[in-house]
Amino acid sequence: MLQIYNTLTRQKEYFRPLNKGLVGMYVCGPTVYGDAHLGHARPAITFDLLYRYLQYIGYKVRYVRNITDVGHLEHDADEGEDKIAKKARLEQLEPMEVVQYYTNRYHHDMEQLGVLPPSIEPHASGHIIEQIAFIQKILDKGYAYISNGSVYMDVEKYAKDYHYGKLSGRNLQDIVTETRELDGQDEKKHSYDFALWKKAAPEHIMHWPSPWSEGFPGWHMECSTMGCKYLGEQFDIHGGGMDLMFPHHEAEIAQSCAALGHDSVRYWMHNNMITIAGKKMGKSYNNFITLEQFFTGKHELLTKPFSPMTIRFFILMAHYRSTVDFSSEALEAAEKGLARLTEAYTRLQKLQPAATSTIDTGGLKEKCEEAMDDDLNSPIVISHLFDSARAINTIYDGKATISSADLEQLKAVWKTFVIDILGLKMNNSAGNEQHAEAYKGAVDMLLELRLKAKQNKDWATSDTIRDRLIKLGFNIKDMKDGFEWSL
RNA sequence: GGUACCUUGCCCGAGUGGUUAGGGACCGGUCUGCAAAACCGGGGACAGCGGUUCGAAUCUGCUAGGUACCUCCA
Repeated sequence: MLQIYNTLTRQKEYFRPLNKGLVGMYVCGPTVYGDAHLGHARPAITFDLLYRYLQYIGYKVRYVRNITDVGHLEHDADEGEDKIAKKARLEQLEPMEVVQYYTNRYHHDMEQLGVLPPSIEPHASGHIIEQIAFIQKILDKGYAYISNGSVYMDVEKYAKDYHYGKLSGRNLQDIVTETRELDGQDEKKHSYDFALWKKAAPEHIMHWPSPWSEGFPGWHMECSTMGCKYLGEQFDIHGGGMDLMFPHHEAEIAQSCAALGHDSVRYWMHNNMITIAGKKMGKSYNNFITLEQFFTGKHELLTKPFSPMTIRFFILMAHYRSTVDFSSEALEAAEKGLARLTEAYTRLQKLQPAATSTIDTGGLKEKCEEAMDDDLNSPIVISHLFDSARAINTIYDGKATISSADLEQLKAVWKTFVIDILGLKMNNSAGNEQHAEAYKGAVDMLLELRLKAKQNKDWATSDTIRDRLIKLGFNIKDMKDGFEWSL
């Protein structure tokens, strides 16, 4: 039975959905004002893994992942200005044009990484009306106040009736003494009050009418609102990066409790950060490498391009709650490991069944399920697959045999865990099938010619064929009585 | 300063109080006209110092080092 680590209780808990057979899951998506970097791949892949596994164990899942395209304030020279508006002015584009541009690029990157699209991908900008209604609810309950056209959460009042800080483990008094001076501080009763609605400055491009002012929603509002709209007042799982725990998710909890009178989320899940030289990879440190840079290899820290599947495998090789340190060396190791797995998968398809099995290939499914049930322990799943790969190779080498029943079972388990759950694509020969067949036949023919040359001890011809193919990027393997090749 | 977390072999990276994680690199072997690749096998570890325990990498205390959040962040 699936156990997941709930940040709220700081321990692993058995997962029991609110509604039998159904799971509602919300994950914080990207803010679309720049290209996605490696850090963005982590939650996408982590919760993609969860999404896939939940479906595997029989749940119907509604997976909501938002697009943030309004509201985030910047805290530099242009205080109070919407990030997207700022970028838009810089590039002389419509704000929605920027949003569309980066959303498209995000989608493309995610598809490359084998991340399945969520069931619903709502935009914050498309839910202004709902957000206004949600704010009004909080006002009606008395947990918010209006100040100079903006609406703020009355955290002190809220904290009297509810537990503010239960997710991040903070208490109000700590927050009082530590919160820095921010824009609009004078409008707020307390420094720790956060904006639910912000009045737009005159030069602000993205703004909407509301009962309080022409402005935009506070940056925690969209998740409370859209989660509630699409998953209900209460739902099962809310995920996101650890860096969102405070204040973002804490504020979300407060907003939802204030408006609804009860918690919305039952299991909070947080993936850890990707680090680079031990430091978090993030926008603010300006130490990030975009996914496109990985795919093309165009970055000074990269020794070569890395395929999307290598990136995915690299992330899955570590547990989602651990930090994972990026380096070109670690990525190369992941690449080779993935190649080994891919090779074993290909060989598995070619194995010939025998009358009996002389090697134990059973139990793989149970072991992999056990690892996944233990808070999505993908590294353990992978280690089991490597063990299985060794058995496959032994059979392939003719040093063991496998029965037809065992073989069918092994094939099924590999397909399920490698392709369906880990989401690794094993065939790198994309494109139309006819094309691939013809191409494959041509290379086979060349290597058959080489084999003949070898048999005639015509080394010059055989080496010429091999060397030229290698130069074109092929790997040629001489086998006992034949050959294998890959690109 | 407050809060939380981390420290595993050459590198990456799992881990339940007692039994092999796994991958990469390296070394040895198989194969081979040569080569490459592939495959098989192998060694090595738990930051330091105490404590609990029959037994601790795993629990506990201290020390050292590091990270994250407290401000936009995946």
